[in-house]
Amino acid sequence: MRGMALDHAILVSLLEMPGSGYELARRFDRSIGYFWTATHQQIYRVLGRMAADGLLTVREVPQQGRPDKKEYSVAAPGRAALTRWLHEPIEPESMRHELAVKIRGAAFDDPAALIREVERHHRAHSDRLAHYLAGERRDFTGPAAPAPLDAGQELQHVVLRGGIAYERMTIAWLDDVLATLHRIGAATPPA
Amino acid sequence: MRGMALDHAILVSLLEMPGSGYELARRFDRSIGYFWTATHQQIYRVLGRMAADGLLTVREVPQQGRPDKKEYSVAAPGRAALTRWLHEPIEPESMRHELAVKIRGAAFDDPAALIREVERHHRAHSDRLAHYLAGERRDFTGPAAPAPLDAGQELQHVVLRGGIAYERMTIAWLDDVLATLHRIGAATPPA
DNA sequence: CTTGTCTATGCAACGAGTTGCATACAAAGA
DNA sequence: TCTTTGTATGCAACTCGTTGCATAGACAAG
Repeated sequence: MRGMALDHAILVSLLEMPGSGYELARRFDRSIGYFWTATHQQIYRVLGRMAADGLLTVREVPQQGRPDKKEYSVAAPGRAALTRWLHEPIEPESMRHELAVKIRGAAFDDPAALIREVERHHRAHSDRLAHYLAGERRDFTGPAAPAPLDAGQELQHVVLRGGIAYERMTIAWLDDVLATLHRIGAATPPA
Repeated sequence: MRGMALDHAILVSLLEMPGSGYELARRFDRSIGYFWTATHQQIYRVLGRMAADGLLTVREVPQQGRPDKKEYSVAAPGRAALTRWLHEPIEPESMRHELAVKIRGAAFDDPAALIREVERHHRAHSDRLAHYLAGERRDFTGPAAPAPLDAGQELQHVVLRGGIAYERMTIAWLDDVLATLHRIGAATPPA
C-alpha cells in the first residue's frame, strides 16, 4: 500500500456518518477537508473503486425534490483496511508552500510588488482562523456543546486545535514576511 | 498556466545558482526542499522540458573523477516566465496532514495504539527543528554569517523562520495530541 | 577483487490529482 | 419564461508525482 490517504479519509468520514459522494464533497469543504482536500471527481472515483472492492456498501436512496442519491457505508473489509492502515507508520509530512517559493523568487524581481499578495494571504488565513474558532465554539467550547465530550469528539477537537494553531502561526509568520518586505523596500527602492 | 510550482521553484534555485539535475536534487533535500519537495526523476523531467522550451540553457561540463554533468542556467525567457508568475496571484495553501486523518480514525480503533506513532512524529519534527536552527545560526544569526544581509539573504531568512515557526507549532500541537490520547486512554481503557 | 557508496542521468509504468465538460431534476427569482 | 443556484453523478483528458529499475564511472573499504 502506497499513499491512498484519500481512501482512508473517506473511510473515516463514512464511519463518522454514512453519506453520498455529494455529501462527502461537502464535508471535504468543511471539517475533514481542513486538513485533507479532494474534489468531487476524485471522491466519486474512489467511492466507485472501494465499492467494487467490497470495502463499501451502496444503497440507492430516492429523494423528493432532488435527484436520487447513492448512500455509501463502510463494510467490514473497509473497516479492517482502515484498522490495518492505522497500525502502519506513516512518513511525517513535508511542507509544500508555494508562497515561500515566491518569496525567495522576489529577490529576482521587485520585493515590494509581493506585499499585496502577502496581504491577501494574510486576510485568507485570518478568515480561516475566524471560521475555525467559530466552529470550535459551536461544537466544543460553547454553551451548546455536549458537556463531557466522548473520545471521538475529543479527537475531532484536538485536530481542530491543530488547524487553529496552524492558522495563528501562519498569520504571525506573514506579519514577519510583511515587515521584512517593508524593511527591504525601504533599504533598496524598487528597480 | 496551472500549478507548475516545481518549474518555478527550479527557476528560483537556478537563479540563485546554476547547477545540474543532480545538484538540484541535493538542494531539494536542503534549503529549497524545506518547503517544496521533489525527486530527481521529477527534476530531470522538468529540466528537460524547460530546456526544450528555451527557458533554460544547458552546458555540458566535463569533470575529473566523476561523470560529466549538464549544468543548467536560466535563459531570458525563463526569467520572464518567473517574473510573470511572481505577479500572478496564487491560492492560499490548504493543509494536507495525513496524521490528522489517523487521529480522527483512532476513534474507530484503540486511541492508545496511536501514541507511539505520534511520538515518532514528535521526534522527527524535533530533529527537523534542530536542523533548521543550526542552519539559521550558520547562515544568518551566527558569528560566521554576513554582517548586513542583502535582500536575497533577508528573504531566505524569513522563509527559514517560517519553517522554524512551523516546526515549533507542530511540536506543541503533537504535545497536545499526546496529552489528549493519554486522557482518553485513562478514561476509556483499550477495547 | 568484490562490494558498497557517491556522483550523474534517465526510461517506463503507475497512481494521484486537476480541469473541462456533460447530464438531469428542482426551486427561486428576475 | 428564462436564468441562476443547488443537488447529484459521472466521463475524458491531462498533468503532477512516485516507484522501480537501469546504466556508468570513480573511489574506498574489506
